[in-house]
Amino acid sequence: MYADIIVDISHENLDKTYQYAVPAEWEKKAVVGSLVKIPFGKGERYLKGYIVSLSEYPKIPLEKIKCVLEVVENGLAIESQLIKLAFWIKDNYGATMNDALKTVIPVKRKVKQKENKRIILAQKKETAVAYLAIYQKKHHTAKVRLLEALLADETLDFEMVTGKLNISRETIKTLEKDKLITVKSSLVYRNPVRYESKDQKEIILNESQQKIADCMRKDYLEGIRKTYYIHGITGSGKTEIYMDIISSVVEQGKQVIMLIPEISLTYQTVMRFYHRFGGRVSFLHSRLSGGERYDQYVRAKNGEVDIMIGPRSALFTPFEQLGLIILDEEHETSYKSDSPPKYHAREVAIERARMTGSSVILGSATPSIESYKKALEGEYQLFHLTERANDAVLPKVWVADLREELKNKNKSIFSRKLSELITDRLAKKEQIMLFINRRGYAGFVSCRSCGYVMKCPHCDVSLTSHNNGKLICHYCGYEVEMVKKCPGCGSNYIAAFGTGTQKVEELVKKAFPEARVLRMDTDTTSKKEGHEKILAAFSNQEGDILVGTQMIVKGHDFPNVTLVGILAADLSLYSSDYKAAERTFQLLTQASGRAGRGKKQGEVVIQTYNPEHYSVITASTENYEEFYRKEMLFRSMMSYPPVEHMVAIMVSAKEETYCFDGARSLAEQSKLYISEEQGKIIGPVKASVSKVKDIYRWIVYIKCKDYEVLKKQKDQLEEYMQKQDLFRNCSVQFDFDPVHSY
DNA sequence: AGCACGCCGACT
DNA sequence: GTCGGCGTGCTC
Repeated sequence: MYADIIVDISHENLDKTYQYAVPAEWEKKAVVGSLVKIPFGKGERYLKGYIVSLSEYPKIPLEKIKCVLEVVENGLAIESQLIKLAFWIKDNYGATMNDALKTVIPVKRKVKQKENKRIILAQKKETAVAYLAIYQKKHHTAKVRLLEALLADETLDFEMVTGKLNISRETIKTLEKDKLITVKSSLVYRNPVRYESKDQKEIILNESQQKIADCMRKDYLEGIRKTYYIHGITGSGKTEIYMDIISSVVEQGKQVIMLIPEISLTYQTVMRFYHRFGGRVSFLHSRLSGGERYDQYVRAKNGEVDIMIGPRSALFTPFEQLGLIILDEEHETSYKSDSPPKYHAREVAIERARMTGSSVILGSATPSIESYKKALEGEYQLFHLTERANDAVLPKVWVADLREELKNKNKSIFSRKLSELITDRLAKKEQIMLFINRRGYAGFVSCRSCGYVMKCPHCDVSLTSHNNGKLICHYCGYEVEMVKKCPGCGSNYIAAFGTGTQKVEELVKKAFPEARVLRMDTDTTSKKEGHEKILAAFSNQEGDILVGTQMIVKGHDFPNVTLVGILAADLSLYSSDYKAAERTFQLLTQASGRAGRGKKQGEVVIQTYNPEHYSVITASTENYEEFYRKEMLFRSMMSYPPVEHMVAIMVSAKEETYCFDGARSLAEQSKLYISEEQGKIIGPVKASVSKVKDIYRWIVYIKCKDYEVLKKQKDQLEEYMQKQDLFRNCSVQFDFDPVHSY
């Protein structure tokens, strides 16, 4: 037996695997993730390593392969645990082990050393000058260079010395041995959050919150580990329950990972946890630099923190004493990775919990259909919170039928009800949030005379018009000036249709000139801290109306917001994938949930062309159960997940013919393995966005009741692809139970 | 990271 | 010639 082993050295040159032979006596113990002792390099040098994969045959000439010396039994080593998890991910979602490893263990970054390692002159200047003379005489050029630099500046950056001065590590080492210099690595961690101590507010749970927390605590103390689901309506105070149970788990000497969608990791959230748990809590977010990120990793590994809060990637925090994983807003699609390995954080969390004997808590006001199904079937223990905390009441919801508005000659983007309420709130000095599911100024640009649509030359999508007079592709960033004449027929009837955030902002300013309007979308928040600034401004009452995309509906708490307007509820309904209704329901519910968080009751206006659609009706009364029933009916009728499982196989290539041929041969190959009773093979079909950045994409879908069959199918197809030359020209990605359409 | 190899100038 | 510093490249 042979094993691919990753050497336990934090250096990028060694960031790959080496194959070793496993002697028969160790074969039983050698599994993926095992810690092994191996000879490495020339001479008597022994290192620790981890088994990353096992195989029957050698990949390189036999004479080069050395033997594993020992398989060390060490169940606790965190690397071993994470490598096992990587293996599970690879196995479950179809990716290379390399990709899986990279998601699980952060890439060792140079940035770390840059900040840490410094070279300091260890002797008096006179001594150094004396040595310098000796070296000059001896023509030790490298030493001379270094000493001269050090005489000018007593401490130097390690990177600068090896790089700019071109001095090898060997030279530095000899000088260090001669006690002329010292190499110091400072252990100062960059802490991303400034700690402000404030009086800790005593948090008192209400009766229903307390009941849930007590139940979970009792289980935990009795050693029962399972997965819980807290389904609590918007504003019901799930976070307080999390905090309560976290403190119990931490008291037991265990560690906690709390996952949240990136977007809701705001200053508010951070401070809440900081005040409760102080320095024992740490945060990961996209704004952290590589070095900061690495520090967090090291701190966690050294047991300096007990609680890690962050997005999907925080799931791989190297806690040795993990006791609990929480996934807040479980329905969020950002929990599913969009690059390989396309894992779902919820499933990986449950697997990591199983491997480490931890519990999992999932929570949301709008559970994903697949999770709720599992909860109802008893796989997760289900709790409900049916009332808002702090005596807040659910908002009053109005559904405005846009077809009626049109009949009544109202061509503005505001229904009469919404305008009326906006005027009312502006008078009362209360705040308003307006939600539109599209950024930019308007939607597509097309010609009314010939129907020509402006498209991105590199992607198969229409360009979005922005009010700086540019047309932008939201897939690749391609930009072009707005055209005056139709490129198709030359007429002047070319114009933008549809409404985006920028246009809404403009129209609001026109209709309500006295209102102060803030806008928040990816265009305004891409700058550093842009996000926080806008939210802070709105929170400080520096604006009356906040216009934005999805990002404004996620978990923000503005007590003075008493009106929420959803301008076009249907936009998400029209997308062609099977999750459209679910997403619409979630969006509407979460958006409505922003209203009336404080003492005053809120109101919500949902504008739609489909007032009778079940996702609109159930969202308007926040009736999740009813929505679930209706949606499950649809899913079982169409054999969509979670009723059946589905894998999307995406074949992409520079040439469309390669792409199509590849997809077709995969579909045909699949038919050989999967019988008609077992599952359905759909396609190949062109992806709905059939070209992105000049790469064409075709899709094959396979639906099947049994997930294992799909996994096996993936393995078989991968084997098949290795043998076919055709697949050298295209790349193939598997996506199990996709959350987006292709 | 650590080690050996090969190059090159300097000293005997 | 030989010795030792210095840069480079490899490690299954």
